[in-house]
Amino acid sequence: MLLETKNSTGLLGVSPTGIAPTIDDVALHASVSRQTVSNVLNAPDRVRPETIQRVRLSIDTLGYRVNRNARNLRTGTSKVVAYRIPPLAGRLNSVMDTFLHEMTEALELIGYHVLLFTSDSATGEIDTYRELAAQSAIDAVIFAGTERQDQRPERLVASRVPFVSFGRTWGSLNHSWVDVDGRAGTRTAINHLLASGHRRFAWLGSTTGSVVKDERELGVRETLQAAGVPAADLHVLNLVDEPNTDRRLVSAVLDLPNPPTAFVSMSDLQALTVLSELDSRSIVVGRDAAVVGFDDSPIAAYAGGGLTTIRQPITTVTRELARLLKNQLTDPSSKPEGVLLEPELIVRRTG
Amino acid sequence: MLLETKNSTGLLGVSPTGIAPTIDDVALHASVSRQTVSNVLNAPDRVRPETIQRVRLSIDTLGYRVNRNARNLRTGTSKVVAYRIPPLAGRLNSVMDTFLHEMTEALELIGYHVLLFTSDSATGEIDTYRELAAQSAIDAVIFAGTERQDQRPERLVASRVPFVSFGRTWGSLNHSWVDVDGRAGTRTAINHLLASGHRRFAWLGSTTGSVVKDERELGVRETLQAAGVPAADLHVLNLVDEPNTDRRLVSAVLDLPNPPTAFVSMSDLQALTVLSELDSRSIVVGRDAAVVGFDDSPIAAYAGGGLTTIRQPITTVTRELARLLKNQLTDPSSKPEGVLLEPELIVRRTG
DNA sequence: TTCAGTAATTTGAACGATAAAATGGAACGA
DNA sequence: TCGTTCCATTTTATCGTTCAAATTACTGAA
Repeated sequence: MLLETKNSTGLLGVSPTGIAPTIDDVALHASVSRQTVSNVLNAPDRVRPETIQRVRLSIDTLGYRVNRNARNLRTGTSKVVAYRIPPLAGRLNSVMDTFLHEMTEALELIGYHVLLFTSDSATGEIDTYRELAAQSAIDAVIFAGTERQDQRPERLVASRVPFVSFGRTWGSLNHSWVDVDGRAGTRTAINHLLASGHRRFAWLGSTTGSVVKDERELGVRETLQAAGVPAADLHVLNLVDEPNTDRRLVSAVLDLPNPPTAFVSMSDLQALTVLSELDSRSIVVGRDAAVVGFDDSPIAAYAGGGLTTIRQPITTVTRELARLLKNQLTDPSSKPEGVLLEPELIVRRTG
Repeated sequence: MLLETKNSTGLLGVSPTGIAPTIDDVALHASVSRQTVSNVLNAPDRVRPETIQRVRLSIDTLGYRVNRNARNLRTGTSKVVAYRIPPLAGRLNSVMDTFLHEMTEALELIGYHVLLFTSDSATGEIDTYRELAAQSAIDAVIFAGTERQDQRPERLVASRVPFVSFGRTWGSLNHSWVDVDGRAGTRTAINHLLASGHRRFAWLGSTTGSVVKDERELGVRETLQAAGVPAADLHVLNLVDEPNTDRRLVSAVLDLPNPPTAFVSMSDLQALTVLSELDSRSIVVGRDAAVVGFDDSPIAAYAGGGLTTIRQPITTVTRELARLLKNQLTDPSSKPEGVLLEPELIVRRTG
């Protein structure tokens, strides 16, 4: 029987000196070996029930908590996932904020934590992932906002850093991702507006040519085409995320001889600009015009008496991401998997 | 000279097997002892310049990165700070999102990372702090949204977990904090509105009786009183963060015989409700009425052609928090410090 | 040339945990 | 009775780093 210890204070109960008890202290207190204590925590099936109970009691009495650094060092794992908190850039990015919260929660359920970092450039981002992984500070990476020519999957695979992404990458590389089908989202919105009798449309995208935008725009175009709406009756506006400019762009479309009556936009914030312009022209939204936003951010419930919008199922997104990540980290033979989720049209006053 | 190593692959350059090089590999490669490599990284002044150069070269050649878990275990520190990501609760909480981003950045500058976690209850929050600290997964805690009877400072001190807070706690306990003087903020706003000729006011707070709200309301009251505005000309509205209810409350005030012309609110979102009500009554904001928000969230730039609002200096807040935290962690004799910062009135179209 | 004093480097131990192998007993069938 | 199997537990080795102490190398003065 092991009766020596490195740290023992010779005291029962929580040491008043503030020195944290170690596994050796627990072993001594419970009159078992260090390894048995470890087994109680990590493989209780190997230990006799009464021994477990005795060790548990000692753990509680001493207030023992496993030292993560020691465990991590030995096991070569950290149970931490890196996430790059996206630059503010003045934008209202409520989906990403919700995502971060839900992701943190979903990862906690599988025993992981989120470690944040910032970085401006894409190269800096990947370097940081590699750096943190090389330091074994993280086990994996989660990233969002994928682009068509996204370098990250390829380079992370090359660096052997496990990852999952919120967003497809449309690349040849096979990796695990979860995405929301924006195309299906706008398709649903357009169908809804068609059913409400609208025949002249406007699509408000952003100038940055992202895949996300392209997909959503595609949903608009294909649905209108299928419904026989002439191409001339779809006005495409590329907003620049600058209040005054955007307002002018919207204003210009409304000044046309036959202005659109139904507006579908990439974000709730853009929808807000439309609402405000319509208001100032005394066009009654919900009756004479319809506006549909995207994301169902908190402002959506307030704007214009309730903004109709396309909600992304973020809770499901994060739960799936956590599942895929766990698969990847625990089962090396697991295959990459892509999950495409349908967004939901939330109908309120404006459409 | 040390010529043995535990991990050496016997290869030059980055091992193709994916096994990360250790400090021993570097030592072997540079023909120095393990400790010298460590000194190059942690105390270069103890090493001869040419030795440094040789070791650095080996580090680069092998692609060595220090193993954080091993370092943390040995030094008893993790260079990680815990932050509880606040519950969503449907609210638009853009200040807290900005705060998190800036905090991450500010901490990176002093060599720390942010570890996220969630928790519903206040007790759960403190337990998690203690748990993470006991596991030596974190060195300290940062929290925000302090309340008058905040338990956290007291309990964290009792648990010997270092911390700083965004927000005063108004308790007797002396600890390090940074806060924004909301009272001064509304004071500035009211003075601005008085100068613009307004004489009848409305203050829009929230029902939750937070200290933050009380302070801001105090700024309104005291400034109006000092200016000789009769108490009857200040209407206090306690909004509930539910669009329809809030709209009705605002509407009721506007239906009064002598309705207020100047509105100051706790958040930009509340200001949005006012703007929308004023719009629907064809009251021209900026001419016949003034609306001032709080926080300068991204919507502020869009709403009503530009919402006048009170901006919190978040960048300074986080920089100061990082400074105070570093003091506390590096210099045990440092005294707690409170920093109170002035917010800034951003004048736009609505006021 | 020697020696003290300092600078540079190395050695040995420790941080706190888990993996893998070894040990001791009880249960069992031959 | 003996060997075998199985279970519970202990022993030994190791993860990769830094600390503290010991050793070696260098410098300059006597």
